[in-house]
Amino acid sequence: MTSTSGAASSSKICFNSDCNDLKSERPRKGWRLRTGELAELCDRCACAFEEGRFCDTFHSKASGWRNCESCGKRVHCGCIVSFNAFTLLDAGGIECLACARKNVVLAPNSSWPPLLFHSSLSERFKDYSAKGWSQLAGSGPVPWRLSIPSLEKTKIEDFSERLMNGPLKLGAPDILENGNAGINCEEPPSSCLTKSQQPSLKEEPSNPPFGLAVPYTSPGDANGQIGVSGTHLRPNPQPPLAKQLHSNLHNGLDSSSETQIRNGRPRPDGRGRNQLFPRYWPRFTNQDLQQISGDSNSIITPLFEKMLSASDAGRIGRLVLPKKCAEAYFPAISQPEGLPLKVQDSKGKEWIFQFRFWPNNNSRMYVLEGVTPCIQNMQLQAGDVVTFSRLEPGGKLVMGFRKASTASATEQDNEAKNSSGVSMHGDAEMADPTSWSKVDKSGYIAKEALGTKLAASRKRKNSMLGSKSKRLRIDTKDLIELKLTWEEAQGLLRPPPNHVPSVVVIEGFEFEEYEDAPILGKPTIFATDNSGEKIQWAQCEDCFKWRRLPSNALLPSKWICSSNSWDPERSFCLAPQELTTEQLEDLLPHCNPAASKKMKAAKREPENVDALEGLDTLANLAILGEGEALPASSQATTKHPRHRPGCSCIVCIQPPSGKGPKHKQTCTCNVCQTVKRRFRTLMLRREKKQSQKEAETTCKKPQPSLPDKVLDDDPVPRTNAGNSSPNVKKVVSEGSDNDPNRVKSSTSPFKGQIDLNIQPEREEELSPGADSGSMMRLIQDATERYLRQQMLSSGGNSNSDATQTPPGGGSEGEKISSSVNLGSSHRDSDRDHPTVFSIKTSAPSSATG
DNA sequence: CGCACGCATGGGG
DNA sequence: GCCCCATGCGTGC
Repeated sequence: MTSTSGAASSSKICFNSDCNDLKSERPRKGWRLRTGELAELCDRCACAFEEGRFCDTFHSKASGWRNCESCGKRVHCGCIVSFNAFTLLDAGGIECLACARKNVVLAPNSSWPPLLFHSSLSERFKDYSAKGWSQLAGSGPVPWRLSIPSLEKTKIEDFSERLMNGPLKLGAPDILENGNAGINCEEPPSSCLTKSQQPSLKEEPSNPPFGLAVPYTSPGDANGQIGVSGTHLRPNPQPPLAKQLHSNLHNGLDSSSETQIRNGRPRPDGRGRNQLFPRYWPRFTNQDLQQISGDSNSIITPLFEKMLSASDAGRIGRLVLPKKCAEAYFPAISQPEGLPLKVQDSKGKEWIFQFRFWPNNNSRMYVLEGVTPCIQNMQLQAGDVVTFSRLEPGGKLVMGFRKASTASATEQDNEAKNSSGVSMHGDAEMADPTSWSKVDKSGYIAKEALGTKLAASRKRKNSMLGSKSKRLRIDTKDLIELKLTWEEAQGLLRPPPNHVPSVVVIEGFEFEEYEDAPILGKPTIFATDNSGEKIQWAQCEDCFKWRRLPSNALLPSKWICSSNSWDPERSFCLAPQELTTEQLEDLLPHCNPAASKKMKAAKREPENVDALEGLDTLANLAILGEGEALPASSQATTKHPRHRPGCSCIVCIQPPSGKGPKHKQTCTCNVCQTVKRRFRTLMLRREKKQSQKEAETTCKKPQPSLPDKVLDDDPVPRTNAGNSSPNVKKVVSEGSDNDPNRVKSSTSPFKGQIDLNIQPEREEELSPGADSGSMMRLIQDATERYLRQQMLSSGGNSNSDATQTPPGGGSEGEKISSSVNLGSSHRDSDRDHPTVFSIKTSAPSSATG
C-alpha cells in the first residue's frame, strides 16, 4: 500500500468530490480507483469510508440504494465506494456484508476461513471496479468491452449495478459491517478472489472431486484475483494497490487476525501485495462469469498465469510460482513442505502437485513440484504460459496453457500448439489467417519476443522469460486482443446448420435454443430485395465481392465465390458483383460517424452486459479447459491466436459446431445463457427498430437525403405511434454501447469478416469514423438505412415483424426489413428479425475448417 | 554417480 | 535498497 501513490495522490485535496478538505500529510486510503490506486482521502472521509459510513454520508441522495434482503439494512450499491459492502444474491437482491457473512460461515468448506471470502469479494469488487473502469474509460486497450448496462458508463455505479444485476453468489464483504468483518486478508490485495467462490462452496458443500482445494486463501494479493475475467490481463498495468485497501477496509482486514488465519504464513509486507503485476489480474469477475454462465456450477475465476522459465519447463519438475499469486490464490501453507494441490488441466485431467515454498531471504519462494508430467503432457516449454484458474464451486484449480512457441506461427495448425491449452473452441476460421497471424504476433508479445530472443540466445534473464516488465507488456497487448461487444458477439452467433432451434420463452420473450451450441459464421448482411425476397449478402474471402445468397444460407466463416452454389453465374471471383458501390456503402456504412455515435448514444441494456460477462465467463471456461463448458476441444478451437486463455469471445466460447455438449431447453450453461440473452437483446432491439421505423414511416420522414443519418438520429422512437411493439421502444440498445470502448469489429466490413482480434491501433484504418462503434453496428445501421430507403422507394410499410425470418428463407415479403440483426439465426422464424446480419462462421463442420 | 531436494546467489525491477 | 524469482549448486540419498 505504501507505494500507492499515484494519481490519486497527486492532489492535495481529498479525493472525495464532496469534500474539499485537504488531505493530511499522510493521506488515508480509500477505495480502489480504476487505475488500481487507492483514493486518498482526508481523515474525515477516510474514517467514514473505513467505518462504512461513506455512502451514508456523501451519497445519501444518490441512486443505487438497496436494502439487504436479510436484514433490510440499507446499502448503497450504486458506487464504487461501497462496492464490497454487499453481496449479490442469486435470487436477486443484495445482502449486506454482515448477513452475507453469516451465511458464509455456514459454508461447508470450513477449511478456509470465511474471511477469505470477504476478501475475495472485495477483491472481486476491486477487480470489478478496475475492470469497469477500464472499460468505461474506454480508451484503453481493454480487450473486451462489455457493454455496460444502461447505467452511465462513466460511473462506477455501473459496476455496482452490474454486480447487482448479476447473479452473484458472492458473499460480499461489507465494509460496513465491522470493518473487519472478517476478512482477513493479510494480504489484502489478493485475497478477494475467492469470495465468490466461497459462496458457492457453501452452497455446494460437496466439492467436486477436484477439490482443489485451493483455499481461497489468500489474500495475498492478487490483485486480480478475482476473477475477473480472465483472460486477459488488465489493461492497466498498475498495481492493484487498491485491493489492499479494500481489503482492509472492506474486508475488514484485520491484520492481526489475518495472520493467524493464514497458518502462519508470513505475510508479505504490504509491498508485495501491491505489486502484483497487472498481468496477473484477472479481468473478469466471478460475477461476470456467473452471470453469464448462469451456470452456477461453473464459475471460472482466472487467477494468474506464468510464462514458463527454462527452469520451470525443465526436468526438475519445479514450477516457480509468483509469490504473490501463490499466496493469493493457493492455499496458505505454513510449512515448507506445503501440501498437495490438485489441479485439473485443460483437458480435464487431474494432476497433483506439491505446492510448497522455500525460505528465501526472509521470504519465500513458492513452487509447484511435480509438474513435469503435466508440462510434458501439455507439451509445454519455456516461454509457454501456464494459466491458473479456479473453477467455482468447489474451488477446483484449473491449469491451462498457452503456447508461445515462436515457431508456432507455422504450426498454428496445431491447435495444441497454438494457443492456449485451453480450449478455444471457436472456429478458427473467424479469424482470418491474416489477421490471425498478426494477432499472434502482437498477441503475445512476450512470447514473440521470446521466440526471437530465444533463438538469438537463451540468456535467461534477458530474454525469454523475460522480464517482468515484458510480461506486463504482454498483458497489455493481450488486453487489446479482442474487442467485441456483447452485441457484436451476439451477432456472430448462429444456430448450427441444419439445426432447428427450439423456442423457449423467457421473460415473455421467445428465444431460440439450439441443440448444439450456436456457431459462428461468416458475417453476411441480410436484406430484402426489391421483390421482397429475403436475401443475404456475403463477401467472398478471395475477391471480396459481395454475392447475393438466399437468406437461409449458412456460410462457413470462410466463404468464397466458388462456394456460391446458389448463383452459378457468380460462383467464381471474376463474376461481377451485383451490388453497386453505393449499395454496398449503404449496406456497410463503415465510415459513418454519426451512426456510430448514435449507436454509442444508445443505452445499453443490462442484459447486454450480462451477456458480455457471460462471454467472458465462457471464455474463461474455455480457457480452463474444463471439460464442462468447453469440451475438450481445446483443440478444435479456433485459431485465434490472440485469444488468450480465458478469452471469452464467441469464437473461443463455442465448441465447434456439432461438437460439444447438447443443450436442453432448460440448460443453463454459459452458451445457452448467452444465446438466450442474445436473443433477448435482439428481440428488444428489433422491436425497437421496428417501432422506430414504423414511426418514421408513419411520419414519412424519410429523407432521401440523409439516409444515413435518419435512423441514427432518432434512435428513439419518439413516436409511440408505431407501437408495434410497445415495450421495446425504449430500449435503444441497438448499438449499445457505444462506447468508444467497444470494439469494433475489426474487420473491415469489406472483407466481410469480423476480426475478433482486431487491434485497436488499427481501428482507425478500418473504420475511421467509428471508433467505438463497431462495424457491426455500422453495418446494422447502414443496412437499416438501406432497407429503409428501399421501403420508402417502394412505399412499403414496414411492419416489421414479419420479415425475414422464415427459416426457409422467408420471403415474406416485407420489403423492408429494416433492421439488421446481427447474427440472428436464420431460423429466426420470428418475425423478429427483419434483417439479419449474420455472421457465421464456419462451423467446424463447415468447410472451411 | 545420478538424482532430488532445498537453500543460496544474484540479476533485474 | 528491497524484493522477486530464475537458476546455481551443495548435500544427502
